Amino acid sequence: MTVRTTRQRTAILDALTEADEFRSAQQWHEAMSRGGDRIGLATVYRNLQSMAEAGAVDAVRDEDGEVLYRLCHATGEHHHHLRCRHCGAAVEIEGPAVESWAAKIGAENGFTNIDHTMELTGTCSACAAKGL
Amino acid sequence: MTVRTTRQRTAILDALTEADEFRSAQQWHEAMSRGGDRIGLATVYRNLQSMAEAGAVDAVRDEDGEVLYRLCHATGEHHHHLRCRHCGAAVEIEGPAVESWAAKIGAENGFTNIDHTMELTGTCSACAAKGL
DNA sequence: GCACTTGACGAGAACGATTATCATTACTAC
DNA sequence: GTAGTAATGATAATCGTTCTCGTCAAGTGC
Ligand SMILES: [Mn+2]
Ligand SMILES: [Mn+2]
Ligand SMILES: [Zn+2]
Ligand SMILES: [Zn+2]
Repeated sequence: MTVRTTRQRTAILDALTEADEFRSAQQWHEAMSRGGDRIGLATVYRNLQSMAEAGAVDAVRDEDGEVLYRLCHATGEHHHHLRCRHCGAAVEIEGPAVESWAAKIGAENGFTNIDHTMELTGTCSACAAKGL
Repeated sequence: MTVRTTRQRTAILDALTEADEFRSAQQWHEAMSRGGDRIGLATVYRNLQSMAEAGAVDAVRDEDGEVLYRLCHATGEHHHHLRCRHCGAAVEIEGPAVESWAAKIGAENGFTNIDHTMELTGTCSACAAKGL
């Protein structure tokens, strides 16, 4: 009686599964609406956020500050992404070397409770082939 | 006669120099106004952005998506930051190991034109001493 | 110093992503 | 089936940031 399985939540998961790319909440909403799903924009925002908190969805910020969501494929907890700036395709990245480096840098400077964000952006081979 | 030295631009540089912390455009504007400077908010935004483009100022995004600015102290071009989440104090970081790691990861996955962002956040020793 | 050109300023409107409202709907447990 | 309540969605509101455009003043040439 806490998390209910609604038609909308299922539809969002379907959409995320079909298009395996990073997209904004508005883009997901638009794609779903175009695909015939009747769903409110606020519902898309709410579910993507709760899914992200639950770890089922990854959320990153693009250079314009907008939040992009994609179904998470990683097994472990903490990881990063290499994302195509053109199509949103992405690869899950683990960087143990970076993790330890960040911790060391923090300690060296007297900082505690170190946290970090890292995002790699590039042009995927498919988009490069299209001349993007 | 392209870049003019205005009273406002000078005041912003003074403010940035006095308070060596990452702050939002609105925070800088508020601090300056409180300090007696008469300056428009749009002017603060414009100058911080142009200074950031020129490399004199660093701009990062906090977890809420707001952009924070601080005078840049780095000598080289590309670098990162270790920032205190409480007071905005920050240290300029160089990470050659991370740079090459990012390039390698990109190549391994068939991505080209790799770019990356990385921000370290923590609690500085001063704020830790205050129990924050 | 003085007039001129035009970059820069700033008050306020506009923008746009995201969040809050709250009446209504529809899962779920029993 | 029904009650209880989580979830929805149309809409308004929020808020950081950007745009407008009339006014101002920094730089320039004399
Ligand atoms: Mn992931
Ligand atoms: Mn810097
Ligand atoms: Zn691509
Ligand atoms: Zn601090």
